[in-house]
Amino acid sequence: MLRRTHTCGELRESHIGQTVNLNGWVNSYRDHGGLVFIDLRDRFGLTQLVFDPEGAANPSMHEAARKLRNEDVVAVRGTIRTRIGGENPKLATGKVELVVSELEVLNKTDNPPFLPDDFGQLPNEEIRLKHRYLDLRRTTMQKILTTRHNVMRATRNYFHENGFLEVETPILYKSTPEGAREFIVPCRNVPGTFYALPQSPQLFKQILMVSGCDRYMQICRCFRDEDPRADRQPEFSQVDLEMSFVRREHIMEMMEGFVRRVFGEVLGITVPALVRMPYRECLERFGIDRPDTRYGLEIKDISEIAAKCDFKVFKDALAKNPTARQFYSKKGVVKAIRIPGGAEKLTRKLTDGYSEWVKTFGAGGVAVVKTIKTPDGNIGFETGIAKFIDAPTVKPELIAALGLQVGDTVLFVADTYAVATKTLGELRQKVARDLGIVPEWGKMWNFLWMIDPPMFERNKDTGKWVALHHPFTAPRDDQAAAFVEAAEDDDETLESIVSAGYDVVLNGSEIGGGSIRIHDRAVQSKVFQLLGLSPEQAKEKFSFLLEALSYGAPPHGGIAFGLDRLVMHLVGSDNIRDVIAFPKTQIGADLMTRAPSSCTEDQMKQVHIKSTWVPPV
RNA sequence: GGGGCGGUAGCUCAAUUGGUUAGAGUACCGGACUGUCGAUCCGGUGGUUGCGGGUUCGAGUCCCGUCCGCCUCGCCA
Repeated sequence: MLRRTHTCGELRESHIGQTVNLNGWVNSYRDHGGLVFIDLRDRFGLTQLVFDPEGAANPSMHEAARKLRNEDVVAVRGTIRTRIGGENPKLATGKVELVVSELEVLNKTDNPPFLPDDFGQLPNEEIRLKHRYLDLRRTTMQKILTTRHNVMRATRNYFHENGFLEVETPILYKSTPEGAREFIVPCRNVPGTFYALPQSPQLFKQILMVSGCDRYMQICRCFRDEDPRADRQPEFSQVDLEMSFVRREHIMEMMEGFVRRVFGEVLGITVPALVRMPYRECLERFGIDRPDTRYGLEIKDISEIAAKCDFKVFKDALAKNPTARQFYSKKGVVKAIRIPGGAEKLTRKLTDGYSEWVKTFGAGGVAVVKTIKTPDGNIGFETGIAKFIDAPTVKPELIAALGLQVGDTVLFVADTYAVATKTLGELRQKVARDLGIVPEWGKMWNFLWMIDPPMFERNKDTGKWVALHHPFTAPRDDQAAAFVEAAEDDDETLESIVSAGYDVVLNGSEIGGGSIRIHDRAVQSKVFQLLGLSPEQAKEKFSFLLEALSYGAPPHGGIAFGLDRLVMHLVGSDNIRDVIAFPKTQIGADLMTRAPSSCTEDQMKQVHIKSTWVPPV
């Protein structure tokens, strides 16, 4: 084989006159009958090859050249010269061409289902995933793979330089049925038992701290058997880490350095110090625990003003748990968003659509009003609920509270604190997209820390307390005492206890989250008690961790970053499958390998399982 | 588990709101062409309209079921 001396991306004018070899794929061919041009491609670029019948050593080579088709794999030998037909400014190698003297066709291709080029329209994703090797040949995909590699490289370098050890943890792991549904693996040696694939290496990394590892990191695979979304896959990667002898500030400082390193190295961006925003403020202003601060449209609580309106929807909502404290999730509230200039931009069709759309979040609808200029030059209301809020006791206060100007639209949601907050949080983002005020990719990078999240919330359906993060998350230092003393049925107090947790949020997307872990036994038993775990049950599930923690555990805490989402941000993709070489579909299928697939009766027998699946008739 | 969108030539799409033999671009095959660069020009092959039922004189089009893909709610400690 004519092994390459150069890649297809590196030949320049300085190489003119040299004899070189290239290997690659035929990216395109232009057969002029006499002259034949081939653009040869590898991961590094394109180089134009010329086959000239005059002076060709043998005519059969020229015949072979004329038969070359897209995606054939070839090796060539020839000399570099200036392009006779003029430069091609689109190519890095566009000033030169290779005059071929020897051609070796390494592999003819069957007619491929699609060509891996980036102009024109892509085939649908089903086809791309089925022939992923063709899709990955596209320059765009090669760039994404490269970016992902660079992120991993920068990550390992950064943490290595800061004293972290990369330690691998088991993939065949113990089932701990809280949290996400697990993938399970039947065990051959112990009939009737199963491994689970880890949702994350959480418990192992804490044990590594007890092990004296001091600083651990791992780029690891995690598995969650839940339905995917545009930014979720059943198996995904985390930059996982844990540190000993630290408080929250130390971890946050180290992580800001990490974010700065990755974004600096990969995109050349300077990341400023991260703003810190308490969970409660995130919810109050943005209606979500991962606020997108790239645009305004902040949410305002106007319950007190709304109480003065003679509007049944508001009154009914406010009648829910009226005496509860302000942020108690079941308290009735009225909240609103001012859309500057919305009177013109938000059509009736759009706002009607919002009223329907918010029902998916449990809200009854959206109340709408527009502001106009009255004949006397003041601000007036029209359409929607105008007549209910026009009273002289209400109108001026509302204008002041929301900072209204002529030409605005106001969207109201009246419901429980939890529903109204979530609904407006989602609506705010939808309106921003509809108005086209979300900055396009690369224009703005708004990082922030979400801190002080609650320890627990009650599950909507079962009414049971569940940990917002996980059961080893410590309360914030100043909250521990109140937490231990709180009665189990004191919902308002328990809901207000905040943890030493923290999330990194970028442009409205959570890219990392973690916490300081509990090292106080009284706190830990209180957590288990609230979660409904008896000491015996806790021991049964987590004995290895509890035991480890009892033998001299250093104060510790950590965080995990979603590698896939990080790469999505860095390459400007809104599809997680684009940043994973071999992703799965919504039912967890790999369209290329056709996994999952059935196994034989014998295989099942060996691991002591039997399928109950009966194919439909 | 629920809601929405989609599936027509290898690929990307069209097909007059149910009406003749389902078209175009591209890829592929054949031919022409010595400076192209997403080459150009001429000709050609290529279809179980995802699958299964139904309505109808007649279905790519309407109805029911089903499979697959995407988005989304629930879910994701």
